[in-house]
Amino acid sequence: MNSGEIARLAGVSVRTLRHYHQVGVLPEPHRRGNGYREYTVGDLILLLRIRRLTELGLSLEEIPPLLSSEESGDVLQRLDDELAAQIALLTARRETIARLRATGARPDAPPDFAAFTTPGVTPAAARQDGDLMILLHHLLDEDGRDAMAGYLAAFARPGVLDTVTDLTNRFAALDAATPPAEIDRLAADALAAIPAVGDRIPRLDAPRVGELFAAYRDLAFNDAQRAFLDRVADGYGDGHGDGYGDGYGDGLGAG
Amino acid sequence: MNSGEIARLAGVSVRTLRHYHQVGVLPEPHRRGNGYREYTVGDLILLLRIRRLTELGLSLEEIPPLLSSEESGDVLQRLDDELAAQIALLTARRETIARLRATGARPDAPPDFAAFTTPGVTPAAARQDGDLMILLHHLLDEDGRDAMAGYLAAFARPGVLDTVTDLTNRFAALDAATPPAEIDRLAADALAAIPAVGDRIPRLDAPRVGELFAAYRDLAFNDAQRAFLDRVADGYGDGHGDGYGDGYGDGLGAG
DNA sequence: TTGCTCCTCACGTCACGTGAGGTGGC
DNA sequence: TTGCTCCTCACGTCACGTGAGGTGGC
Repeated sequence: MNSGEIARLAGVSVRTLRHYHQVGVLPEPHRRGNGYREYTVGDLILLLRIRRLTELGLSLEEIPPLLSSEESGDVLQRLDDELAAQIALLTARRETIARLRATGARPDAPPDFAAFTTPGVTPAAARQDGDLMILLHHLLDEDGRDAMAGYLAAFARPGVLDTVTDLTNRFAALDAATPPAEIDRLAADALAAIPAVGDRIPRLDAPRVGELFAAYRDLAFNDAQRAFLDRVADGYGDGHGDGYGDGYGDGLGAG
Repeated sequence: MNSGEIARLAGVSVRTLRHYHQVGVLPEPHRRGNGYREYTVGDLILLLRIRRLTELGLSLEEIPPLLSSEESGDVLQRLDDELAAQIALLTARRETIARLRATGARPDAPPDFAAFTTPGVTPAAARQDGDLMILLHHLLDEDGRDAMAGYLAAFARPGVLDTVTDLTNRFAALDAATPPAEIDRLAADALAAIPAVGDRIPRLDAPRVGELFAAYRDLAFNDAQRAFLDRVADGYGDGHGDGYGDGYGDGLGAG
């Protein structure tokens, strides 16, 4: 058989044949006078064996010992374990995707925090909000995430959601043209609303959180918004914020 | 933040950062006087977003549009379909592996034909047998495989198995030193045993099967073995073999 | 003569890992 | 002065795909 014929019979490309020769899983066959390779049924069977093994998920490097020796050892056990692990990974991805699709959240959102979405919020505010959630989710540990998820879930309570949406949009609208009185009113309204969204606000005491939140505040918000955040942090007092009160305020203001 | 710090915070390597710069998913940050990169919280968030998307299974190429636009479109749906397909593939592999492990067959065996294994057969004969099964399985279509699987399953019947094992070992032992009388006896015994292993022997009329079997016969068997196969093919008559009777004989002789 | 097959390089893929070789910062 | 960090190339990975450029075979 020529290259083309054995390739067709085995259902592989000629390039695949060449590759198998190069890496040594399939020996180079005899050449005819014109340089053409001349394959035998033995080569075809060997090729089919190699294909069966690659289709099980084995690498070409793992194959030669399996072709020659009588004992396959624990290869199948090992392969099965690997496959189980891969399937578990892919299944976890599907679960994440299912949760994202159920909440309609953006694809890069942490689904743990996505139960809470405010449909009435401006796109820009929603984006900042989502960004902060991603940062927070990554920095927190299990406990911190659970606490935060519970806190955000409280926002979704009927009645509360409208208030939060309103506060968020008013926050997003703050800029240099905003009269100081509106900042005061917004701060007062925000502080008044806080008891409604949950009795206990989670402590975000993971390392770096406060510092990074402060940096985000300086990066993403304007003077009016920062003034509001300071006002809210002050209104809170030290009992909660504990050193990163302003970073904390960010989460509130944008969330 | 320096490269090392943002990398540590995000849980990626510095090389990964560089790669993201190269392909353009993550913009190059400002450089300090000494050439060091200076990252911001904004970069960290962007990096975390990219990571979340890659961990969902998206390629780096697919990511930029998702980072900028409001609409994620049907990306999640598409991803989910891909993941489902991958999981189906891996699950099929696991099933193949489970069947192989259940029968104790070699890892490159077609499990369809692996229900039949003759434990008492010499390693060399078992290897030839397995090789032929691989070739056959690949060349046959669904119907052919089913017929062959049923035929082989008949070998596993109590009492029959011992006979087949005995015939196979006697076939494997044939060589130049074998007295012609033993070839005659073996052929007679084989023909006598055939009705016991199944009332209908499957027709292997897939294209190329006869030809390739004949080639295998010439390649893998010695003169005495070929003489036996001819004898069996003749004994069969034309009703079954139909042009590739000798190739057929191979399957029998080695199986 | 034309179309098909075969041949040998050799670069491209994808998301980085891994040195090599050199220079600031504490 | 020493160790740590940062920098820029640049090759390697894995299983081939895909031309490029040239030569036999019917």
